[in-house]
Amino acid sequence: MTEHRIMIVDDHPVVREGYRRLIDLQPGLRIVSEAEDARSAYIRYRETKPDVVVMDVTLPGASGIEAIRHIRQYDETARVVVFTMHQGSAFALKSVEAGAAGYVTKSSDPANLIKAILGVLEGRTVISPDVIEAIAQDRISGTGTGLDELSTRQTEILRLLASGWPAEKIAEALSISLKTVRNNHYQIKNVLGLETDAQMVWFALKTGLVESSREYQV
Amino acid sequence: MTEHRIMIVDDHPVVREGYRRLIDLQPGLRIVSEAEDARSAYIRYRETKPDVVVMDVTLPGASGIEAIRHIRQYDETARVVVFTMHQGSAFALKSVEAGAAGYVTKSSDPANLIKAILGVLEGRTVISPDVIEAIAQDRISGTGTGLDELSTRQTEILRLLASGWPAEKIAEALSISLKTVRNNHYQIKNVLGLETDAQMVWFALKTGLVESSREYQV
DNA sequence: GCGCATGTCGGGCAAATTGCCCGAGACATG
DNA sequence: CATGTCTCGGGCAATTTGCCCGACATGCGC
Repeated sequence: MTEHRIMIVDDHPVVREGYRRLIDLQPGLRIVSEAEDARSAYIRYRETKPDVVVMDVTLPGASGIEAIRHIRQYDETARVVVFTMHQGSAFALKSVEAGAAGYVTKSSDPANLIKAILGVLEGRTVISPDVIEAIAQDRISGTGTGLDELSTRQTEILRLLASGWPAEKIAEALSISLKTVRNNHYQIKNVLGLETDAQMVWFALKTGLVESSREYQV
Repeated sequence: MTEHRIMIVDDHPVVREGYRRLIDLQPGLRIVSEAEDARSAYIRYRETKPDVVVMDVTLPGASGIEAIRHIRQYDETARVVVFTMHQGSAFALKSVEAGAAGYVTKSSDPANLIKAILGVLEGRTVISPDVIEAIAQDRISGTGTGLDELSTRQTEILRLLASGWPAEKIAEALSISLKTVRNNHYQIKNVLGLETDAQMVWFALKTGLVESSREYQV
């Protein structure tokens, strides 16, 4: 029986331990590498070439979505399962758009993560039931949150801005010019019809882009 | 050798698995019960009377702090270690105030959790280094939450700013000049040591000046 | 009653940022 | 390959910020 090689990406060590317990004990699956942020995820992917990457989207600095895009750019065939606590549809859609093959929430049964991993290994795209429900919910209530008015890049920048990051840090983290960050900042407010930065934070909270429990700053 | 009985409270199953890997493998420590929200934490505490409770503060419904208070009310001698992703000092101080005997962040080395559990078993109060640093940071840059650094008027203006009101509307509402609102806006950020407006919103949320459930308005 | 601290309100002005427009390169799609 | 969209950033006037200042009102100790 072939053993499938898994890589895990999460910024909390204790959560990584949790993955170990779930995945390593599963016959046929083995964790071969870990990463705690988007940048090292990319580096370790290239080093270890895992069969499946299990990734949290909420990472310090660049988001998991950014990481997915980066990895898929390097390896078209990379299989990524997003495993996060965000139950809203916004992240799920962005993730799949970025090339994720699976999306499972941390609050669902852990067995779902294993199922998702096995599923994507078979070439399927797996979305956990509660997220599908959230997506369906959006569908019936029309245009969704308004988040779909934004491009992926803008969503990413919005997340950082709303988290309290100064424009300079964002430019640095995303390797783009300060001016571009500012232009996006303006465009985001413009597109969403927001007047102040504070309203932007509320918008991000409402859509689940950022969480009220999450700490701001680096 | 006595075996110490541990209870864990966290809303994410995978994180609970992580605790198992850390705690169960530790000689002398054994997990005897689990809970996934504040209410069941209280019930299970009464059922199993663990020696130490390891608890996340961010739970669905009532917060972990609420749960600590509830448990300590029932059992004065209960020992609770808070284990969370919040690195800021606000939650830590509130937790200790509510009766927590330990406070460790999820982003710190998992070994710190074990150390904290063993520490509180010996009757000590254990706060992880990064949180102590955050508290010290607060200490040098002002007292308590920081809200007491602001005058009544500034607090009022902060609340409106953080709620998303444009400066013009605030000036109108308070019958002061636009310039004064702007001066205060600047002073508030200055006094609190904040860089961006988004951070200001987070500050207002953290101190309870505005509520995350409340809708912003004009 | 007087001095002094503190809070409130706003003017002034250089430096920085916003608001808005535009163009170029990259990609996907019809 | 023409077209649309996304990304990235330059340019520049208009506005805002950052920081300083002075004028009042209020409260408090002496």
